[in-house]
Amino acid sequence: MKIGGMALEHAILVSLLEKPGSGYELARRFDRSIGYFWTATHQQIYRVLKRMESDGLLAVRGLPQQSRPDKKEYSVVGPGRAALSQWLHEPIEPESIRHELAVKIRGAAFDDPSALIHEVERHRQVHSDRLAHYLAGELRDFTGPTAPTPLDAGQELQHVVLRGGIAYERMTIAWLDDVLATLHRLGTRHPAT
Amino acid sequence: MKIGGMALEHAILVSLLEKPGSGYELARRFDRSIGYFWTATHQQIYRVLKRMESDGLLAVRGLPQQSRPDKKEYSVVGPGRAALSQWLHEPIEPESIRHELAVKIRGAAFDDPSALIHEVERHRQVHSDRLAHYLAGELRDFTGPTAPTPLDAGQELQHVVLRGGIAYERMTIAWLDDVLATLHRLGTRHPAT
DNA sequence: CTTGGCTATGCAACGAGTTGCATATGAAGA
DNA sequence: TCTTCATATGCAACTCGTTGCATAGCCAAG
Repeated sequence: MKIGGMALEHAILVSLLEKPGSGYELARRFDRSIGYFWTATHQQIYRVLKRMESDGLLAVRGLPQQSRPDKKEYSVVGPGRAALSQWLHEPIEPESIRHELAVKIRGAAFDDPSALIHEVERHRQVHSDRLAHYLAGELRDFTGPTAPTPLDAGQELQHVVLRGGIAYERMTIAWLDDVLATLHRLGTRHPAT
Repeated sequence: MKIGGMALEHAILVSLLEKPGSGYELARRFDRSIGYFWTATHQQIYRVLKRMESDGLLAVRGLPQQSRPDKKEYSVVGPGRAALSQWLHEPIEPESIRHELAVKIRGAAFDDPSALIHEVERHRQVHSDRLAHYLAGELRDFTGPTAPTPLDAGQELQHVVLRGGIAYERMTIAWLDDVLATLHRLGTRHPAT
């Protein structure tokens, strides 16, 4: 029994408690919603689901479907809920950042900095799209006229996490603008060694 | 030859181009400076350094020391510089976030949300300390009276990366305050189901 | 009618990253 | 004197995560 790591297990427990589903459905949730803060491929998810089921954290229900392969619907059972509860009471390490683009920017000093401009603009576009997507989701689920009022505890917590995503994207876009301005400034000076 | 991944190799190339050094020294740099945006343990670094040397990207120089184990000073040679240059011209995937605390916050809906308050406060403290550390570094190296003027291209790029770290920490602290306010609000309502 | 996309699950191989342990020496402090 | 800290490198075992591939049927577009 490891105590560190295993974060995917916990993300799956949370997602299945919010709503039971199959591996395939989980993989799609990890492309939206909870996937904004934790990513996983379907292979990883299937592998972990199998392990969690054999560890007694999850129950499976085979759903035969017409004209489709069978679906295996997973749901959290007692020990799974207990495992989540225990994890919630353990401290976790504050995130260590892994920012590949930042490494590239520092590396640009040993090449042509202005060659990075297109790459940075592309990243800016991706983050701008993500922000628009988050804001649309916020309006739909939490702040718009179709949102439930009042929000229950689960919805309040989902909303504050989404606000974190929104703040992250806004901050990133502003920083990438700063990076672009810096790269342009360097481009108008003497070229790199 | 893989094209994706291998990000640690590139971080090492950048760091060794900024200044040659041993595995041990690199490990310390990955606890400061470049490590703010890419982390690695000493085992990982030693392993990758050995591979990069046998791939001809790095050169080693054995430095016998008195009263200490020998130091192996690595430096980037031609093919290493070329590999970095090639990587700089390839597109990379925009970062996918891995925010364990966000998963915990959503999970708190299935437990007692107010039990998370101490954990969130602890994280806030860590980010607050990091911010202070970054600001001190900025003053020392870039904006204070002891900083070189004008900055060269490499220093400008290091500075803009550091500004990214500062913006990230400020954003995170503000968000954690939002999380704390939300948890307190939920605590004063009816307890969780 | 063929190509591609969507649902649905899975294996195999590899690379990335972590944890525990081991070794060796000198210097500083309890 | 004994312990701990800092320098300096490394092996072994493990888990985590990615990539490529395979299967299988249905549906829609060209």
